[in-house]
Amino acid sequence: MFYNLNGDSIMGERIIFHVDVNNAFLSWTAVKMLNEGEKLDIRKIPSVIGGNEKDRHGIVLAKSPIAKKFGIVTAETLYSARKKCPNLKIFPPDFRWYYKESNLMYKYLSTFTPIIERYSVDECFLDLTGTNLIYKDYIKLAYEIKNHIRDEFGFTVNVGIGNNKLCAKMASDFEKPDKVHTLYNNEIKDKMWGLPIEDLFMVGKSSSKKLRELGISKIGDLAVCKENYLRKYFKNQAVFLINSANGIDYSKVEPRSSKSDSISVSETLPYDVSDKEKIKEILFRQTDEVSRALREQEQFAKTVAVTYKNSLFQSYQHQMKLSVPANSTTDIYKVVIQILDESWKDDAIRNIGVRLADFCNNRVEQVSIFNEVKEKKTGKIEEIADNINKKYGGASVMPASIKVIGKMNRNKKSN
DNA sequence: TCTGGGGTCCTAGGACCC
DNA sequence: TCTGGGGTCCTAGGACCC
Repeated sequence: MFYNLNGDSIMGERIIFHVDVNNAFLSWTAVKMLNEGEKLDIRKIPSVIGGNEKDRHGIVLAKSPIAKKFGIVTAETLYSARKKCPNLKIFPPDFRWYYKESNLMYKYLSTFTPIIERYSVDECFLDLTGTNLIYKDYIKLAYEIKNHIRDEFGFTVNVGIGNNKLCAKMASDFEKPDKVHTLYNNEIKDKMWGLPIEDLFMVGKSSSKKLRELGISKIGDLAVCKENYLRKYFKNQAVFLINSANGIDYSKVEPRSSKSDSISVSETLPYDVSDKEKIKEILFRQTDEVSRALREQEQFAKTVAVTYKNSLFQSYQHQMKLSVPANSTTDIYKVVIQILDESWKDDAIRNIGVRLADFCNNRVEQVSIFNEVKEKKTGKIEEIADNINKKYGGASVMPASIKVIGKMNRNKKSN
């Protein structure tokens, strides 16, 4: 594709599809249950996918259309959801299954264009610009895609068509489920300006509150807002907001590599923990998990961070830059413990996590011969463990200390 | 039986250097 | 003998997404 300096295609308007799975987690669980011989389709009853309340994971991850009618929203507590709808049925998530279904869809969508971006587990952008000789009628194509997914895979999607990613995404959000919508540049005023400001992509709770205080309640209000005026309240974000409201977006559909810019794990603990030794055990397990993922993408991290959320729901985090990029569990764990010592406020921890960032491919370093030899050895041991784990799945081999912790956790649970 | 988990991006402010 | 100013790097915190 050819673009001018503004990013516009010089071959005319771009054609972007956004494919969005309707109530993804719930639909996929429904498909799984039906496959297993279950007669009931949980999409047709008041139901949600939710975490385990005993482990303090009790929030709504996805909801059925009927549950939505009861006012249930994603991320609210199951406790509150049940109050809104007493005979609500709650089903546990199955993330492995979700990835399988997601891959199925991605593989199918990839047959239409190589310029495809997997935006999340249940959303893809397709750039079909310049394919008009092959596809001729894009609306017809969208229906074909939508119907194929429904009939062959058993779940429904919305397809949004626009001249850029923003409009395609806004379009797929219009009416659900199992629908095709367009939001071409010449339809922006009619189809988008009347919508509440909250519906605009990237306008969340905080921005919408500020905008409403300024008397901007519809997307159309924002679209005609003066940049200088809005800049006083939103700084550089002002231009972005006004552009979005006008359906202007130059970002490209970018096929993402399997490598991410950061890797993190965090977990809400079944009970608050203020015992430092216990915290260290958890951090060790988490460090091993993220560093293994980092080694899998054959990279090294320059930044290590520990994140906390205490019993009062206050979050904080502390990070450290490494002089030598690392990817071994042992090296990273040393830093994690240093961070813990410097940053933990001795408060009762509800949620804790480890994050790795600032990746590089090479380990440029100047170390003494002694250190180098030592580190190579650690690297070798971990490489062997990684290979075994890859072969036999899961964490067949891990440092003895982690196994002990795993055992302790199991004991705790059965108590 | 209150409030998950994995990401990306931006900004303010401090430290440090010239 | 009253405190410049620009650039860079780094961190904490926050907003937003699914």
